[in-house]
Amino acid sequence: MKTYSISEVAKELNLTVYTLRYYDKEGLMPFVERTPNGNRLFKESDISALKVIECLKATGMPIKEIKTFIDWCSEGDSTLEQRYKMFLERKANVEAQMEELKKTMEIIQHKCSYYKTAMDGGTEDIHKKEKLAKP
Amino acid sequence: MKTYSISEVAKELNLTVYTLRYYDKEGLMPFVERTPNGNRLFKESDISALKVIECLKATGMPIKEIKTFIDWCSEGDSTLEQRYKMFLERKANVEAQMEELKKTMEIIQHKCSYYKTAMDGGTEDIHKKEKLAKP
DNA sequence: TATAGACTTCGAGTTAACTCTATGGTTTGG
DNA sequence: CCAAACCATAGAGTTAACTCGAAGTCTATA
Repeated sequence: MKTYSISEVAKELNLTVYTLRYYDKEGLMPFVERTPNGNRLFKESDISALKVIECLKATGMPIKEIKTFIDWCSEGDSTLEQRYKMFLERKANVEAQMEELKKTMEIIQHKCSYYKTAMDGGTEDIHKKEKLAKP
Repeated sequence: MKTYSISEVAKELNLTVYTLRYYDKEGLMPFVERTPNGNRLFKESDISALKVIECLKATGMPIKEIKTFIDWCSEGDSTLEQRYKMFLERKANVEAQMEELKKTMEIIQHKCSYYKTAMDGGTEDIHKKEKLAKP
């Protein structure tokens, strides 16, 4: 079975070796084995697990909470419900983030056209004047 | 014209007074006036500007870059193009974030059903066994 | 008039998530 | 056989974005 060194994994996941070692220090990678002289030896499944960790990070989950999840994984089937609930919560969280981003996007688009008009008119005053109908 | 104290603005924008003062310290609020004895006096337009700042923050823009934008605003019409470009970049950035979130969501949903099945089956092994057809 | 409850500044402290430095152990090619 | 290029650890340093404490000012009310 193919294995990988820390720098290979770092390259594959677009992380630095520092970051990977930091994750390990924080307890996110208890599954990674070592060579006799202590080097980390990553299996394909370890890379998959790291991708899940990256996914959880992308949802905004702090590393301490990700560790809790990893601990649950190590504990086995007795924690299946907790893990399921956690993912449901993450899902709700991501949905909320999407909503938030949508609102943000609307404002940004509004600003884009605001500045387009202002630029074309040569001045921002164009927006102030439009609102006051000439008497 | 109605004005607001720092704590009123904090409440309205769901920020703390500490955060508002921090923003001011960082130069994000050069427009906010003061009472004769030094208290900040927020106008409606200041609150609008703060909402734009919050929007930029929501796009993931760091405070130093937001300050650059605020400085451009203070400089007037000569910076209209820069500001327009900045919003276009922000828009692209938010679009990228949305894409990223979508991918994240797919993995999360996948995990939700993975754990649902595992929970119902009482063990995670259900997923490993499915892949190896019985010989 | 004094106490409470706003507000102010300055600067220190906190937290998360890296990021790096120092030091040292293997392995490998010229 | 030794220098380069990996790997390791421990622990210090960095950065962003707050967050707070101390000390002081102002204003309104009992």
